[in-house]
Amino acid sequence: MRTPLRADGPAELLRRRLSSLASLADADMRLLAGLQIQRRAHAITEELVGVGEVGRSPRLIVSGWAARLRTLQDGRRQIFRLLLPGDVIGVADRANPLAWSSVVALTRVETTDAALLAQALKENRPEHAGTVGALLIAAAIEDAGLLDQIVRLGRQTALERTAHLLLELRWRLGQAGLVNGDRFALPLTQEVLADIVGLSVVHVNRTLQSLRRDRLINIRSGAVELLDVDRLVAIADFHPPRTLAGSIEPQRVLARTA
Amino acid sequence: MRTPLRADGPAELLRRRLSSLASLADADMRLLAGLQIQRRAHAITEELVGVGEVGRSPRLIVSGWAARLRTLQDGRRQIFRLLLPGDVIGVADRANPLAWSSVVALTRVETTDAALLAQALKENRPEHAGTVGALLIAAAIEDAGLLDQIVRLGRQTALERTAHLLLELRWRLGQAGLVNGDRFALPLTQEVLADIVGLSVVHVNRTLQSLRRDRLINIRSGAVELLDVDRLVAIADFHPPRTLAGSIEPQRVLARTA
DNA sequence: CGGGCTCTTGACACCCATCAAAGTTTGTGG
DNA sequence: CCACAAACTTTGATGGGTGTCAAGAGCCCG
Repeated sequence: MRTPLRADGPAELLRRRLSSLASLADADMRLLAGLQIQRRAHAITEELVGVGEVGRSPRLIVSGWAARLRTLQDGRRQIFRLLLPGDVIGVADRANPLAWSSVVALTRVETTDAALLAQALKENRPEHAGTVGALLIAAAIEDAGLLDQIVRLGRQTALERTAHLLLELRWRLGQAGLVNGDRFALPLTQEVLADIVGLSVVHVNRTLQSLRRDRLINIRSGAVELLDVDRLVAIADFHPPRTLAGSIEPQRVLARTA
Repeated sequence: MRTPLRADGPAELLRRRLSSLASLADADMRLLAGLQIQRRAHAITEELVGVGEVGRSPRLIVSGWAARLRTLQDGRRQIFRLLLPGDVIGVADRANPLAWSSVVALTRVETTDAALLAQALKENRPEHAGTVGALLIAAAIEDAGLLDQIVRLGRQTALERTAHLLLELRWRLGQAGLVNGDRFALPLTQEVLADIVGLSVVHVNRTLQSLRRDRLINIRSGAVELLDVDRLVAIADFHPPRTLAGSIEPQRVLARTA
């Protein structure tokens, strides 16, 4: 229980995630196996990417959680997106030194160098078609997540936002093989949750208790269980990214890359 | 005063916008001149892109305003981003049929075929380096705008959100040459404004009046004037995309494209 | 064992939503 | 060009959802 979030290894983790997005060939596997090197540990609250920073080497999160966020002058904080094991930083980005955001470790985080992935994307070799396709889909899902976040913050109540966030996490962690039944680790303080869903800490607390009272979730020290996914989905108007391997033909994805 | 938003022409409009993002060569100009064709008019409320739709041909907005938005089951609406003259639809998108959003005309809108731009981006010829670079920067700015929107909705008050939106519009319209001093057209109902800033119509109305009372803005039937930009910036914590032609070396942008 | 986070709870205030209705502007057809 | 309808804006009254402040309880870690 020392490092509850540790996954088996970078290659395994990424293999699980990417193969849920596109089918991977042997060459893809060999590519992913090359990701063992250059591992690095980051302490909690460490800044993985500073505001306005460019050109730091791309990295893959092996274990731990981080967040892409912005802080206002007066200290108010808004988290744009959580970064989970299997997520990648700076791989499929556009040239966007413009997006004033930073990446901060929310727990202890272990990353590994992901230059190989960025390179694969750039070279776009046919034998790595699976990897490239999957990375592009992952990027598209990331974009969709930002839109979800906008809807949550703009038009949903505290209860809806919270339910929606939990469902999103269940889905994303599920892709990385980090969900057991409907239980998963949630190594976030309520203050962090508040900075995601745009509420105060106190109200996050009350919202979680309301969900607990209604037997929708079970939450305790670093882990959650979703007790009634259907009702949560109804509450949150949740739609998972429609991407379950094959719903998009790899050809189309590649065509757009060329 | 029949069509207050009409700009001089697609080529002129784009030239102004793109040349504020990167320097354009003669070949770029010739490319942009080819955009006259295939013009089309869209009635107000017409859906330019349906939810989940893919592969419609890319278009450039020549005149009028549109919005990328999502509607919840129960009718609540959230606008992700306004699309203004000089904005482009479906040009620099990733493969993202995943982002469940649609594009709707908020006024009468005139578009023109932008396949040439998408093609230039794909081919990435050296002689069109300016166009390609500018389109990429525009896409990055678009991304940054989504992050701004998240901060607005998650962590800012009604007053701050509204001020921020007006400043964003001033900046974006300025790029397209559609701002006079600090006056610009704002052909939106308060209901639409509400769907952008995540408030009720009534409260948008009160917020605008508060801004007017404080002599920060002057707003009347389809147009606004920002009376005190500095104070508005202070209220909204507004930071324009740091992209004023040259702040980013074209080389870097291109390097990332290759 | 103590000190600091984090979580929890209560009281209270305020921002914003909702409901309702009156003005005002816009658009349209006669 | 007028008249009317529809859409939009404005205003008031009221209520509810969240924020803020404060204090206590639980927990983790040194």
